[in-house]
Amino acid sequence: MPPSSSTTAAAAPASAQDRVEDGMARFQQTPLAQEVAFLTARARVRGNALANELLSDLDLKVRPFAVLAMACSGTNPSQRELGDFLDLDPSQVVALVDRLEQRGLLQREPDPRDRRSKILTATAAGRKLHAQAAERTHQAEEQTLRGLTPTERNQLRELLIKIVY
Amino acid sequence: MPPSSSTTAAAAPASAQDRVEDGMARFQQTPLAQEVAFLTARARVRGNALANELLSDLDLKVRPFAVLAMACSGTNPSQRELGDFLDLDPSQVVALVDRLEQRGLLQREPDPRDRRSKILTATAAGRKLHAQAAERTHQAEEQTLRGLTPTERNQLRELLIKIVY
DNA sequence: GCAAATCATTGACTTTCTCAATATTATCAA
DNA sequence: TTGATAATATTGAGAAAGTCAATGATTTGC
Repeated sequence: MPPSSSTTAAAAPASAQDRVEDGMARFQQTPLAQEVAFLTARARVRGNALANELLSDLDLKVRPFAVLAMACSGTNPSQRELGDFLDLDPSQVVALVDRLEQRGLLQREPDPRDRRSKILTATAAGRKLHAQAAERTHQAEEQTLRGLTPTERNQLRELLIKIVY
Repeated sequence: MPPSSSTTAAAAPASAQDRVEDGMARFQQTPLAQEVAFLTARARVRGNALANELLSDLDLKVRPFAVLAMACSGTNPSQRELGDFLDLDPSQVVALVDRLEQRGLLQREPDPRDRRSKILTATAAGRKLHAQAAERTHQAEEQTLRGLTPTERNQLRELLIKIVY
């Protein structure tokens, strides 16, 4: 209903999806475009691109950032737990952890409970970089949610949590 | 803040993320896990996997399905428009369209307005397969949203539309 | 103690993504 | 009109991401 407008009142009819850059409005009414599967896929692509851009000067992308964030979370995840939670194949986890470990951002520590498993903890450098990176991802979050009120943002978060866990 | 609640007050401390299968609950309270960027990524992975599974007996995945759906939508998209809307590189579009065209599911037709561009339209076979596939994706949608009331489903859809367009 | 399962790791392989180059056609300004 | 610039689909190369099977070390359950 409320097209941001406030600018000059255009003669043309203005609908809700009028702030679209192109003439793609007609695709938005298609059944496909109404599926939340489609919408989440789109949100993820856009959000990822934006976050990667904001993280680029830290030499991080969102994947490694997520790994680092878990290592910084105080939850002391094992590699398998991290992979499960982040939907990553074990082999992807070792590659990601390898690189972050080489950069001195985290460590593999033996699990005293289970010597097969390795627990990830961030180094001081890792925590420091994570703090900076978290600012960037917060900016990205802010920007993708800029069209929503605080209440709506909480609603969206809660609804996503319900379908995802 | 406001957990949907309003339901019966359970004796045991039951939070929103209590129906989790594993012992990953501790990760869900981490800052990362509260970002909608993270939640949409997760939703997309899970939704994709489920939809691909349900589509497998039609020899379709969600990507080709999305292309077919657009060709069936009556909007007559050009390849570039389709790529823009689906966040696909032009080269990915030609590969996807090639395969669907070889299977006789859609056609490239010259755009009378612009002879550089090619407009995608579904064949009869394409529309038929799409109808079957749409049932499957609808099932997948139903299943991923099974924890939400109809009202909540609409809310989620509307909120996603706001952040995505 | 033994068989089966689990964890991290490696390697091979496929799929997806990203980019640059190109031929054809449109657009726009001089 | 002509000539420069941009846009469309296409090809191909290379990087990144995802999938899968096999293995050594260890744990679990019988």
